[in-house]
Amino acid sequence: MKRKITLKQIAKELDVSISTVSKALRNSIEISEDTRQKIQAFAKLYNYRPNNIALSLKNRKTKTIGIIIPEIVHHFFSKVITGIELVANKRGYNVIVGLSNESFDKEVINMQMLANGSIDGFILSIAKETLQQQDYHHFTETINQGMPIVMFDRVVNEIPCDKVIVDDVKGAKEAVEKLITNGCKNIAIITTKDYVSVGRLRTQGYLEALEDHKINAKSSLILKIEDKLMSDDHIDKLENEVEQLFESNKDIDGVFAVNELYAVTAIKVARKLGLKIPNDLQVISFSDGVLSRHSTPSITTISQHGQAIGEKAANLLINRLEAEEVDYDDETEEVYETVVIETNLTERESTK
Amino acid sequence: MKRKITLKQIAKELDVSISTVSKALRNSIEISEDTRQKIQAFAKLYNYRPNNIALSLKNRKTKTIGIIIPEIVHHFFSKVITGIELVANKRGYNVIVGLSNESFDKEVINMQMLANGSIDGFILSIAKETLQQQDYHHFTETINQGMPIVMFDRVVNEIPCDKVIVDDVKGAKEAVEKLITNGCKNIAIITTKDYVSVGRLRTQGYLEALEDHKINAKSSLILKIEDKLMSDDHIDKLENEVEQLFESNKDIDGVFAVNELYAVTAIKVARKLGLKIPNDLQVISFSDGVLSRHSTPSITTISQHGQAIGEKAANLLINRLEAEEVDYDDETEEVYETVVIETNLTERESTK
DNA sequence: TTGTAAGCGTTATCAC
DNA sequence: GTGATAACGCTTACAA
Repeated sequence: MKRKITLKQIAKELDVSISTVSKALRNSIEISEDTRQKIQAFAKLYNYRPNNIALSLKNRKTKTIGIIIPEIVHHFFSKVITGIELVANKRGYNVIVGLSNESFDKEVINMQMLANGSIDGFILSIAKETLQQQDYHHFTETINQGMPIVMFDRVVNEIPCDKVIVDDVKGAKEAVEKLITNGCKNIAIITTKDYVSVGRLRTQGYLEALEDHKINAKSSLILKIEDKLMSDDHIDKLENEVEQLFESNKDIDGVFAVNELYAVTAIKVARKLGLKIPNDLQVISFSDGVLSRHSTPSITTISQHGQAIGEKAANLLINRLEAEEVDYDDETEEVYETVVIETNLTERESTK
Repeated sequence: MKRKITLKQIAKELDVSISTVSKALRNSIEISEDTRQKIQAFAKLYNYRPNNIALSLKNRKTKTIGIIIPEIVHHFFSKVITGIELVANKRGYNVIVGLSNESFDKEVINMQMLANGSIDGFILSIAKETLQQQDYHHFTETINQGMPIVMFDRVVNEIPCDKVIVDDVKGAKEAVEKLITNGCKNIAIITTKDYVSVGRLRTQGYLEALEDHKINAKSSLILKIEDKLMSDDHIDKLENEVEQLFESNKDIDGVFAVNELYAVTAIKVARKLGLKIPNDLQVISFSDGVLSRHSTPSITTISQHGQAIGEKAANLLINRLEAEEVDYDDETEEVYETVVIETNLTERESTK
């Protein structure tokens, strides 16, 4: 078992100085053709690779990006990671992942672990608990320490950083308009509590669409789910709530769900109650994943393009990281970007 | 914007030496109560945290685990990551993720990027392309350099490392036996090409189950899919192949699918052909995710417990990492463990 | 009780 | 053309 070889060892073996080896390997013209060749050959033989950690310490940058997301077992988030990883790798960065599990404490701890030198910047989506408590000091702190953050999907305006979001209001509006156009008269929405920004905005889009078409919103048709994490218990609870919704509103003929799981649940419950889809009930969902595509009936969706979001976020972050190097942290007023990724409607079997 | 504070700065501010600061912060009894208090207060005020990179360099270990998986947009793999992250965090480790995208080259490059000091060990599942080419030099090399690897799910025996697998043969057998017990006479299998070990083993389990029940296996009932990555094109192709299978074997009354997607596809195609589930056709799938649980009909599965696999893999790796510290790399014959995680049958609507 | 110095692996500056 | 030295931030013998 040969341990990884270092400059020092090469230097000793070849009886030259460390700096000579370093220069030779970086092809410095300072070094004679001869020694260069010799050193490079030796290094190749022993499969020398510079130690990343040493480089990170020296350069005060790690070339790695920290990702903090609420959970990873979720198509949207894993798509985003795929996108981030794609451009990160292309641009020479690694990706280190922390999961907050929707918990404020875990989010804080994870960020602290990574912020102490392990990474150059964050890409993150905020935990529900954090959104609820509205305690964002850990974000402002890391930003104040000069570590840039890019937020995506679940963002909060007051934090000065780049953001990548989808136009939730517009997407929701489009979905509901589709239902209206398709003849739905009593459209329910299954959404999250308002402190989750995407839920709130999609609810807003729903309301706006109704208003635009002079339809009165009925509060009984608006079901706001309290969901922390989707455990089995929560799923049972979800089903009950949805069943309640249908039972007390027999005339529902359209459902707009803010995520796939809600949509699938709505369909399941509706079927149990004997409703035919899409004839008796049409369903559209905001979505990110396989569920809508592969379930039967497949579900018409407003798709979020998670991978595109990830790619954009990574590019924003890396651009900022590499820009910092140039302008010697002068006190120019930093200006942050909020990029909106377009959604689009994919029609499948759950609508007419 | 205050940059992260260092020992050096604290030392200067308080007019003591760096080592005094270091010791004071680590609560060394060498330092007088007085200065200790003073230094700790100051450090707290400025929110001092030791720089991870410097620690990694000093300690020659990073306390981070490298994960290399084929893809992340996949419930099984993201569950595994969840499991790894859970125990890694609990034991003070971080997790850095690289995706091979099923490509040999990306797997090699990703491992090289990480092996140069960024991590202490790997947890990985082998890319299909690598399995196909049977080129495992990158694994043996990193192991030879003293960096431990734990493989899971897609493993290869000749590599000396710990492994975490499910008992694919047994699980498959159980699935097929269930179908037989439920009265199926013509059971088809939808599996992968044989170079994917899990596919091969599950196929083997299928064959064994048939044999045990004195049923002759028919090659026309064995559909081996060539899948690299599930792009849209591949999915269309998959549907065609499955349709072919049903068309040319009208008497199929049971399907054992080695993964969810194949199962969902089988159901979709079967319905298109007018088959009722589970009356005309029963389906069981190896599985990892939401699809089987939330699709309609929900699918009876052999579940893989991805999270448990991840937890076990992380524990094996960290145990090995922390054991190494003790036995001063003496040449004791290393002995590696292969842990088998039990599967279990979850009955849902796709079987009687 | 406090400080000095070496070392982790690298690169950059400057001297020879 | 080559080498010594300092520095990145930290810990830890060893001195003082």
